Amino acid sequence: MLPNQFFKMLSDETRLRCLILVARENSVSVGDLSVALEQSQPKISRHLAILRQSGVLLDKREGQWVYYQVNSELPGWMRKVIDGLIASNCLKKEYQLDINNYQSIKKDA
Amino acid sequence: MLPNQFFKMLSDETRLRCLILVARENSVSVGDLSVALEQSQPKISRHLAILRQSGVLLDKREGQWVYYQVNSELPGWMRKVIDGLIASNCLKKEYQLDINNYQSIKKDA
DNA sequence: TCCACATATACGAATATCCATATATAATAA
DNA sequence: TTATTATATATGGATATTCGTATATGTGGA
Repeated sequence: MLPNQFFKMLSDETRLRCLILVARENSVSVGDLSVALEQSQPKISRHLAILRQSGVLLDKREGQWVYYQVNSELPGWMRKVIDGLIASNCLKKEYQLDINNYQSIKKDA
Repeated sequence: MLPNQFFKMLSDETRLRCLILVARENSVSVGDLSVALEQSQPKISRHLAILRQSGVLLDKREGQWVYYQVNSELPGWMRKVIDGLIASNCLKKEYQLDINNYQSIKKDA
């Protein structure tokens, strides 16, 4: 994938929030993403499909649930972009709410 | 600027090539970019305007020429993305032709 | 002043993106 | 089989992006 195509993946807010939450939590289901980001299921599913078709995310079905994770075989420069976002202190607050929402789902369960 | 907005800047091939050439060569005029990337002057100028309006690039007029450079006050996570692209070995070839074109312009002059 | 060069912007058309809504598919349980 | 839950996809409309072309603006020299 060309760099500009990769960046197009990250240019949509919902897609980027999905990717970051998945990258931080390792493996997340469609439904949990939908609840954590407070977005409709079809919307989340469509954006996950784009990330999956581009090879950035991988999916794994377990029963009725489908879990997404970051493809561990991404080129180094892509991983660096993703890891850089997660490591950045000044971006922590941008995505912290999603993490909090997700973890309170998991705590309740 | 939000991360997804920054990535939208980088999602267009021409814009990304402009940014990388400017980042690598420090300061480049509109005309030189137009020749090096083999794209029309209005097209280059429009994309530079988008990068300038977003604060990623700064412009400096010198006579009839306008030189663009990377804003040195970008947040760390943005600089890391740009530097990561430039440092990546597996991306070198993607942008090497633009560099070669640019340097042969400068050599002739 | 008038002209040439460098750069910027305006306009319209083609294309792409995103969304809400409705519906389809898959798995599970009764 | 039927019902329920989880996920995926199709449709159509609103909006955004990109481009080529034409034109405007800015600068310097004759």
